[in-house]
Amino acid sequence: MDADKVFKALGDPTRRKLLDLLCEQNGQTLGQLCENLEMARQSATQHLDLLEAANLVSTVKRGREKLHFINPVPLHDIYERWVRKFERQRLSLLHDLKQELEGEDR
Amino acid sequence: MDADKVFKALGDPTRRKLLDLLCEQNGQTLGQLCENLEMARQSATQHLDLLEAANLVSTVKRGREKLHFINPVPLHDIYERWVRKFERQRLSLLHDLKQELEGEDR
DNA sequence: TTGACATGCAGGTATTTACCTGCATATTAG
DNA sequence: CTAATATGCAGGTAAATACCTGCATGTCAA
Repeated sequence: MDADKVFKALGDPTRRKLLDLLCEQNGQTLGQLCENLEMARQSATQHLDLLEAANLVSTVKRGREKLHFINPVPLHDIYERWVRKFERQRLSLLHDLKQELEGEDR
Repeated sequence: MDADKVFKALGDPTRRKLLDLLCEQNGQTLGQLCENLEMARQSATQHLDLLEAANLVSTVKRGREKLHFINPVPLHDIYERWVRKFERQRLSLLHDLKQELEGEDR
């Protein structure tokens, strides 16, 4: 998993919208997805290319159409590496800050 | 929670390293954090400002020092909004793609 | 008080990014 | 075959980003 590609892919509202659109209906064509975006088709293609590079979307060609499918695996990897780690220490991390704000003896 | 700020903050290796450094030892000063980065202090400050804007890091001034603390809450919010949603549909999403790859009747 | 130390602030630049337009290619329908 | 349709490819531009240098400010210790 390339965390950099995944986070950068997710760091754009258009690409997050594309994921939401695919979540509503998986396997949509480029044309279908474009109907819901207010930009040129070519721009949407570039966004989808980034999502595909991050392995968040997989595509299949069917004739002259290109179908897009969500791949949830990278999101799960992000969870394992970047959420659970901090989640586990959540209480103690907040505790550190609270102590500092209260100005404990030092 | 501002998903855009959080994902953009996470979309840079230096900032993810900063989070890891703070996870190892919470409450570090700017100077301490800089010792582990190969860039000018001013550049590190800019990265920390973005982490703070995304609410991933909180700071407290102590004399002439500035202490940095991780805030795990935005990461948890990301999980709720962007991981669990797709996780729930994980199996069915992969099913869709498998069907397409196998070229079921259509 | 004064010098050392920790950080803040103000620009400047090279790279990346998010758009666009214009044209090419490939597939299907009639 | 031919026209319509779906997508691919090749640039071009304005804005955002990630660095930097230089200097200012604030705090502590001797």
